[in-house]
Amino acid sequence: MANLETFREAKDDFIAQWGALGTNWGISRTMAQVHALLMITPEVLSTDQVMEDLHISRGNAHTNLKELVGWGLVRIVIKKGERKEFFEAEKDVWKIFTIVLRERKRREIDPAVSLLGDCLKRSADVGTKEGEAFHKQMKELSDFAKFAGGVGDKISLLQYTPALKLAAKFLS
Amino acid sequence: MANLETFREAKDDFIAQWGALGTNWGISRTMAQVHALLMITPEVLSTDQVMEDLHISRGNAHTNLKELVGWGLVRIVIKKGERKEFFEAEKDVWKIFTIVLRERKRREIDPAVSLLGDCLKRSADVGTKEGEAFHKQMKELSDFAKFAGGVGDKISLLQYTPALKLAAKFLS
DNA sequence: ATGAACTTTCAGTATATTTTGAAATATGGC
DNA sequence: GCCATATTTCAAAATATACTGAAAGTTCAT
Repeated sequence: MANLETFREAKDDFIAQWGALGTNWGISRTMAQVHALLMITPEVLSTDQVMEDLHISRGNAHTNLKELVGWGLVRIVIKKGERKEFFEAEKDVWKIFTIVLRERKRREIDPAVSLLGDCLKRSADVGTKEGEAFHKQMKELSDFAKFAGGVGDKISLLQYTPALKLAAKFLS
Repeated sequence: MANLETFREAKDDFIAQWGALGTNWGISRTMAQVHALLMITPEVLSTDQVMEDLHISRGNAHTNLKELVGWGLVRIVIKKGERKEFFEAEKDVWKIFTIVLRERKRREIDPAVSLLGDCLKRSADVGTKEGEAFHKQMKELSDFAKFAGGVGDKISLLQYTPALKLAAKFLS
């Protein structure tokens, strides 16, 4: 039975540690913290509120909020009669997941596919032992990278249907 | 029809650019380059050969080779009558993939599961609007993270069978 | 057109990560 | 035990990344 105090602590811990995790995920600590804060806040927040809550500068808050908007993880909300922009996070975990998946594919898989395809072409018919080995490895890496990219694309198009929820039950 | 010159260039490009990609993958440029070099070299290499090929210091070569050994992506080979250690990379792409998948799950998913489970417990029965929202979000993120971890575990146990190769055909 | 409210940019600073190079430690043959 | 060879460690330097704060730019009501 948790009380208000432990809840507040849990909230702060979540933001702090989600930020630390962000590092492992290839995004900056602050971006992950801003995302964490917005995810657990039912109301929309202004840049100033984010600055104050996380103790970060205006420039930093601004840059990261806009980057999150660029990813599609955060939306801009305009309140009637107010000039300020407010921000709200996408809270549906499956949507968050597909957005992150798409971005990671774009940054991690696509450039690899392109590099490998290029090296594959340039190493055709070299006719030495080293050349053969290189070409073979490029072929296998290339095929696999395309496969992985294809899987990513297929997954990110899936809806989070009851069937998927059932699958989740068996796997978690 | 590629000649020896374009092959050599392709090899160098592969190492250089695979290193740059490593950055996006959360490993250091040098580690990715050492891995690239070993992946495309049929023979085993000594620390000195790696140093020379990549123009890096002994300490750097040593640290990264041992880290790759730690991951299981590189094996130590002892030649008869030689005191030096030699190194060879795992070249099977599916094995490489499952090793990387396991490591990423350990670094990216497991800590998140632990954090989320913790926050979930600590936010039970808070009884405010904010508390409710937080608890609900923790529950959904937690369930999803466990699901993702489970999928990762299942995949890393799969063999790269003909059936999987067929699936790859359709998806690539 | 003015000015207040708000957003954006960016040079400089701070922080974090990676690399070097040399010293310390270990190993094996004699 | 001694020497040569090889491995490991780590403090200092180099590099890469992130953050600040203030100035510049934009928007909108009057």
